[in-house]
Amino acid sequence: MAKQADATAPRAPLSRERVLRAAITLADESGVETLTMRGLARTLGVEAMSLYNHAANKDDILAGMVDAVVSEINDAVAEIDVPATEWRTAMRRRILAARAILLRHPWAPGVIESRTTMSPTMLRYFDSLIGLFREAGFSTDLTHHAMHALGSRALGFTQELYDDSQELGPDETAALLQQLAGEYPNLTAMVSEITHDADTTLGWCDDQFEFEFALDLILDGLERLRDAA
Amino acid sequence: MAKQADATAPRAPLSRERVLRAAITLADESGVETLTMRGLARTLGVEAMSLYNHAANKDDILAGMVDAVVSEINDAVAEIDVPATEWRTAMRRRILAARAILLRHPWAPGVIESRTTMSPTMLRYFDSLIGLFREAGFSTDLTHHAMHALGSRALGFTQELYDDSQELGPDETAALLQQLAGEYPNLTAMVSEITHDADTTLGWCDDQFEFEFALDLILDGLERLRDAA
DNA sequence: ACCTGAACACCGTTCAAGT
DNA sequence: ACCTGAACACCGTTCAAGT
Repeated sequence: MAKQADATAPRAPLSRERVLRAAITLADESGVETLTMRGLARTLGVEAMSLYNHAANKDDILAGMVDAVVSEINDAVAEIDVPATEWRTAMRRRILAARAILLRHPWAPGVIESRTTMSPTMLRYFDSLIGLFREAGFSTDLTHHAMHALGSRALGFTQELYDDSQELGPDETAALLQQLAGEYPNLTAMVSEITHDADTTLGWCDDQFEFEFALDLILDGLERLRDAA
Repeated sequence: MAKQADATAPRAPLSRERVLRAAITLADESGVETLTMRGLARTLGVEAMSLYNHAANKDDILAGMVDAVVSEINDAVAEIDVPATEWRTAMRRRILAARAILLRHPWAPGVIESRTTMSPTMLRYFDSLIGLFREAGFSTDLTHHAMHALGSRALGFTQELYDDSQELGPDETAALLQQLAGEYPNLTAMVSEITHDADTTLGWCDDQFEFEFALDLILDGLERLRDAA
């Protein structure tokens, strides 16, 4: 039935590029857990087994997807020009640029963490950060520790431990807090005090602010250690 | 064939407790990716479907496993007695105790991160950390930011981005570094300098040291912010 | 109340067959 | 060289049947 344009307009031939692009779009829109070989093939108008002509297996596809996203990051970082003297702002800009891109690919953090080997593009990104530290006068050792301390934050993400996406209304929030006050007194006190000052729902964490807060905390500490040496 | 003790010694009856314990042992030993309902049932000498009498589904089992591990952490933390005045050492001891337990359950970090809702035991643990901050004179706001800045580190883990478990010999290391020096000059320079000073393999990162380094960096920063207020 | 066997609706992947 | 259909070896889970 979907065979209008067949011989005359041969549907763009499959390629690794096209497979990966489709996989990323699909994961962006409906989550990586719904990314199946059969489903991916369907969006490409092809049978599942055809994918194996352009990727070794599903793992290879996931690797390619990560690689594409990190390439995006490398491209964005390449366009940032901050005088080499201002390492702090240069570092900040790069990491926040990475974060901005990862926010558009919510599946990426999980997939990145689940992979054991680092892709060449990832190595390239980290190499650039290391270069920035070294130029800024950080010792080799301190640079090494700095990279570990940043961890996944260097790539612009931290896996949150809880999900505050299920926003509760102010009434529900108040009721829930009251109910939990006995068991978790400190937590409920903190939440109610903060939500009282800000808006009145439970969706009370500004992820961007918290990310930058922790990032600055770490960069401050590293700078201090560098200057103390 | 494995039916020696049947009627007289009725194999301890199944229970949620027993299912979870078996699941944890199995995941500890062979990884969570090999934890299947059928496999878990086999180790319990039962059919897969019997498990559904004691757990709603596999997700419920994973939730129970996390809960058991965090309970272990809560128990360990409860035994730490540090004078309330020394918040730094108290915080450090708790978090490192959590880490020690998670090291025995390598699957736990991944499962914890993949869950969206926080279990009561987890809330209890975080409640205690929040209490520690508050008693130490941290404002509500700063305490909130502190918990975010610690993130999963509060529970004793950070998901590493690469796997240095595949240790290379010194010759292989040297060869690999030489080969990669062109593409990743800063990275290879750092690695070769550090491995030269320490042992000569590529398994060159002391995870415990790096964990404590980053933890202290964050705690230092937080203390400074508290005192600046 | 608890356990079981067969079955269902999915996976990723192999293989021989098509063009 | 690329695509396909049928099949295989797995999943988690449902359901009717056993005791």
